[in-house]
Amino acid sequence: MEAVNPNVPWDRDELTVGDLAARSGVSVSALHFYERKGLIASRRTSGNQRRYRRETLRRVAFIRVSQRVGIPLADIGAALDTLPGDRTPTAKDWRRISQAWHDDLDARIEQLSRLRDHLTDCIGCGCLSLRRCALTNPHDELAETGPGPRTLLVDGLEPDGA
Amino acid sequence: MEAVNPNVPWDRDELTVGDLAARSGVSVSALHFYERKGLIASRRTSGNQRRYRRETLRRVAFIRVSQRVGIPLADIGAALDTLPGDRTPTAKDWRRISQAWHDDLDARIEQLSRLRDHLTDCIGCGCLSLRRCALTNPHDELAETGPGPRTLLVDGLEPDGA
DNA sequence: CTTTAACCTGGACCAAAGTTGAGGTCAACC
DNA sequence: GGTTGACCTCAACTTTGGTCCAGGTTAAAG
Repeated sequence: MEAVNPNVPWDRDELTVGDLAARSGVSVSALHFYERKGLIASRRTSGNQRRYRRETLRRVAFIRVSQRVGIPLADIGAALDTLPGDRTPTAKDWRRISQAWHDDLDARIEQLSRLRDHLTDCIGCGCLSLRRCALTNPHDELAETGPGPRTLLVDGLEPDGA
Repeated sequence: MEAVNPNVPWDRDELTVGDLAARSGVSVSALHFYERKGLIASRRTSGNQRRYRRETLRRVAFIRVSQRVGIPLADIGAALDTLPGDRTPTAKDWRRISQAWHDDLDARIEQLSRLRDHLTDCIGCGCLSLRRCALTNPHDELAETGPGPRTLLVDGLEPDGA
């Protein structure tokens, strides 16, 4: 009862990339991609094939849930980096790092609610007087990253231009 | 008092691309981009320069607010296409097309709230038992577009795998 | 009439989050 | 021991929302 699967010499609690893909619902190419980005790690067999610890399944699940929440991969990776490297993460570890997402979600829900509530005032009324408009005030950091627009809505619009 | 600015022969309620950029807070390159995408339109002078109707200011403001809400440009364009082409859109027109964003925001706020409330159950507890997890159920359409992952979180994860 | 600022086009480039394909190897089954 | 399916790497391509640059033209002011 203590023997692992006798078909394989190396420790068989490991998963191939195909196994991990099947069990996590993430494509093989995405797993390769996550590995290149340092979000997951693997051992290599003598034949250069990847073998993942079962623990990786939980990491991948965390990645997907985090993406669902709207967190970019880079941030997810940073969070994963705070997990202990010397031991298998515990429930407490996962609770800690997911707490940040909870707070993030709170903030974004609040932001969207504000936006929704002012939408009627601003576009809804047809005036779009952005100088006075609540939507004008950049309360958020949504569009700060990347090569996007440098300015959000700034003033300069007429009280009733156009 | 009825004369327009005598310096210019053509109707001077028009804006140059620089005017529009300054007044909307959107860069010239972005305005060119919007025009290529059909979100805004311009007349050309004899010297091939763009001239925008003042009404365009309101369109651009609508575009920016919509992006703030999180709507992709293609959808914004589709909404703008429903505006009347034969007359200047009225307050009622703007109210109508912004109503869709309001509903969209409602839906997304609801979705994020669900996600937040289940986050603690799922990651927070450390189990990540995605087969039973509320996060597993694809209630949304967030990740349906583009060359992204074909599958969200699907079942196949162990009750307590890894 | 000249100068200068603003305009024009086209193409290259950025990031994110992967996918797709070519060309080649590995492993497991019969 | 051969076939088949899974695996490997590397590079190119995708989408969205733009920016930046080169090389050339226009418009307005002096």
